[in-house]
Amino acid sequence: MDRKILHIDVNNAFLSWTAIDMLEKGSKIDIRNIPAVIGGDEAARRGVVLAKSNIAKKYGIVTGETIYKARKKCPNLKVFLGSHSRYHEYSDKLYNLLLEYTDKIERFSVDECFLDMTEYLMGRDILTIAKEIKDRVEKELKFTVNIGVSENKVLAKMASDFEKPNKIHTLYKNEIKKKMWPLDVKELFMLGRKTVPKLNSLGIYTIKDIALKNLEYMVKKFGTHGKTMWEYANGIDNSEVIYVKELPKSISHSMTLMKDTSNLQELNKVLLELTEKVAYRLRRCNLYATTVTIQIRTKNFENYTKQKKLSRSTSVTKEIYEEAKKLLKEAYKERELRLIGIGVGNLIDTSVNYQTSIFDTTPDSKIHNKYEKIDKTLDEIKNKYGSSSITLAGKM
DNA sequence: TCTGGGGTCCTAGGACCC
DNA sequence: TCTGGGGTCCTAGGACCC
Repeated sequence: MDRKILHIDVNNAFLSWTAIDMLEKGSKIDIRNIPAVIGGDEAARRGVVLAKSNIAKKYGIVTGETIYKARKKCPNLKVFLGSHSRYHEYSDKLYNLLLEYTDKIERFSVDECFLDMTEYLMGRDILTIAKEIKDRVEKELKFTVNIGVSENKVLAKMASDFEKPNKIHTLYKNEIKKKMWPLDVKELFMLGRKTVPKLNSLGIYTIKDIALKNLEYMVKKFGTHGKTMWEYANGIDNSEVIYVKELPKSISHSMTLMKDTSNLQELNKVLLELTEKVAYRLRRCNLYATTVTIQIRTKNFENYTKQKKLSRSTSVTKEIYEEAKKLLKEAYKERELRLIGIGVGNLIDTSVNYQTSIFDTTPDSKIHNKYEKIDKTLDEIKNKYGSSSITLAGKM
């Protein structure tokens, strides 16, 4: 039986949410109606465009480019800083509204959801429901969404990307040839800037060109990615809407430094701050990490990662930090660094399948238990007074 | 390039084991 | 061993998404 899938996509999410936040605080202007972007902090060397108004878009400004470049395209561009905590609040408002229609919602990102409406139509037409959702979001939440309607996720997602803003589009299987095949290959989900030139060099320019190649050819040229793009181009996607919250598979934090530095002490201090955040989140999820990865970016924009499997999984800040510190020392080679980051992976759910033996009294485990207690105390303070209230930074 | 930050998944080579 | 091949683990890097 065919499924009924909706893809909801907030139009210019960061910019729209900043706009209504400003209006609520008494701003006279709606930044959706002027050439404006949400950008990172240029003074902190994070000056890229994160979202743009439709007017800014008309100047040719694209997400991800530098604000410097964007200003050249549009000299009277207004740039605003965003607030990620506010974005999550608006995201939650949308999610709660959508929950009135189905329990089967996958939060694909902060501003995108998939809804499986198959068993929730109650005799109503899917387009009627989509229209009601679209209008209610606009009226009650003051921002707009695009909604894609189809029988699977990839087609619903492609559909929501058609004409914007505040629009509903269907892309049923019998509409693929007319609505999707004429599009440039770069429009296909999962086709990025590296693959497009390769396709072009093979004489493949439109989604139709991909769809009409034979599958074996695509697999031979692009491996599993070739299979995926061939299936997507033909509208094939049997993946489910994942509505049960899954535990993260990795947790990471990274930071562009205020200025490039090769001072290991300074780098370690930042590394500890980042590690504290990572480990805190690990413990909040009841997870233990098995691998630690550090990331560095040199002043010349060369990126490296270095990782190590731990001899024993842990969520103890100190233990993760000690490993990260070693990796950083090995990796940086006295170069001036622009960015450092730390991540943990191969996470183990301690609430399900992990038991710390009470008979484990090796010297190692005594120290481990001591640090575990320290973390627990600090976490309680963070939970009570906020995560920036207390930090180990500089004390290790 | 005056070039963010947080994720997922895949590939490939070398080590190691049978 | 101057030998073959397959499987798994570890590590590094890359593509893609928002």
